[in-house]
Amino acid sequence: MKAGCTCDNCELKGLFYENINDVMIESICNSKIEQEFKKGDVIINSNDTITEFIYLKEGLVKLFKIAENGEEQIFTFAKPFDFVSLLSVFTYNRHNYSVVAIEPSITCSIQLSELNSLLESNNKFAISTLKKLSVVSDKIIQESLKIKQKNVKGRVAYILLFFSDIIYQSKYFSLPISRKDIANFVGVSTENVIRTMSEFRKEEIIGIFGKHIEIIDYNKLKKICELG
Amino acid sequence: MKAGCTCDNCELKGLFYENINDVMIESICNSKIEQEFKKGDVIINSNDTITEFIYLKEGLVKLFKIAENGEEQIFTFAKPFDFVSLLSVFTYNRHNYSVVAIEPSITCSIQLSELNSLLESNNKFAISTLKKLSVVSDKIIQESLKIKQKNVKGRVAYILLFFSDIIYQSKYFSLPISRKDIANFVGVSTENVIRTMSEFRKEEIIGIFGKHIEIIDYNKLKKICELG
DNA sequence: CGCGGCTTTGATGTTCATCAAGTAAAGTGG
DNA sequence: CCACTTTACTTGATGAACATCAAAGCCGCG
Repeated sequence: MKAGCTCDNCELKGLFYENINDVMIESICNSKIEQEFKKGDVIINSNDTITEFIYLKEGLVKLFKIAENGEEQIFTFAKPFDFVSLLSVFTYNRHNYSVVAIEPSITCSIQLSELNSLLESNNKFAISTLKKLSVVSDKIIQESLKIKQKNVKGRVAYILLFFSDIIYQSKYFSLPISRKDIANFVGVSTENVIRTMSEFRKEEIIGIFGKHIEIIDYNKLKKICELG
Repeated sequence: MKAGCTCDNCELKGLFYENINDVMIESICNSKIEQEFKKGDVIINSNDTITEFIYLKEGLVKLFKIAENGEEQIFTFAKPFDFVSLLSVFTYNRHNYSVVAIEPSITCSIQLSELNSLLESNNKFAISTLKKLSVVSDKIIQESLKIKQKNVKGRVAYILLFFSDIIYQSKYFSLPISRKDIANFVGVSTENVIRTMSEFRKEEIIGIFGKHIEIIDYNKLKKICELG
């Protein structure tokens, strides 16, 4: 193990690097750049020139495009070890969406040239990247279809369960995004997100303490999500 | 040029095969299977084991998933030279969506094993596949966001313009799908798709003759699509 | 030729966005 | 650190957009 190189401890090694040999890992390790972001910081700006390949080491981010009317359109969230720039690095030479931290985050990035030489010299790596991209895309499409078929209650229940089950794995958590962001993501007006959450509170399905949410009746919420 | 091998005339060569040398092309050429499908025929059944890589040589197909309630959810259409199985070949070993011909179609497919050996032996091919997948996924996500922000009129206008501009490149065309399919794709009730189309007819924006559609006032339809 | 699915129109009611108005919270500059 | 501004949150009232229900004609297919 080389001094100063923390890649050996990095969980990513097992995921992304499974097809890369030690020499390559060391090369990446020496050239990689870690960067910290505060909540709200912009990590990627849509239309920026792509110069590096970025993955999320810690934190939580939202990915969104800007509609013609200038409004954000969140299409997914990414958690640690998701490849934040995966969906755009292989398209053109500019990012086609923005990424903003919604929790304190740390990214790790390697130069695009390095990624390309990796891809060109290591087919297994290219294939595993192909698989990863495929799974990520499918998840986004699948999720958007799921949400599309639900009514407002179902959608709000869905996002609450998303944060509880997938992101925080806890029935008590702090919402990392505003009601407006939720509304935007699930395709509902802000007021109706709030109203629906208030209803859930009155029916003692959830507890609301500002940004802090407690899921009281998990099964009921799940049922609303599935039937809605 | 080998007798019986039609790949030399295939436009795909320039797209998909740009990074494959002649020896490989001949190998593919000899093992490829062309298949014809009538309108309505199932090309891929969701959950089927993936055994081959399929692209569309001629025709038009719809790609959809099945919701929990058993309803189709169309998420995109594919035209010639789109890679119909692209979104699922690299995920698991089963297709995660269905593909049905909505016009007489011809597919060309190569064995999955052949695709894999191509990917493993030719990095440039792998990288260009990566790019293709990336663009396809982005297009689907982008389109779903676009539709999501529109009202019923805008959505119906959108799908009409989609067929006119992108698929048929003609102001007069025959709708390849039912009103129900349109409704399903743009996320609106069937009745409201019909009603909206009738309105467009009354306002002399379009002409309706059963499945045959004529776009009379293109600019107005475009405006409805953009503003809606 | 008759059945089932597709299409069409009308009537009805519900869901949901929008408007309005007020409170709370969070950021900003002196 | 406080006044100030802005942004987020909340609730109620209203109406419009849209889904749903119903009924009838149409088309294609076995």
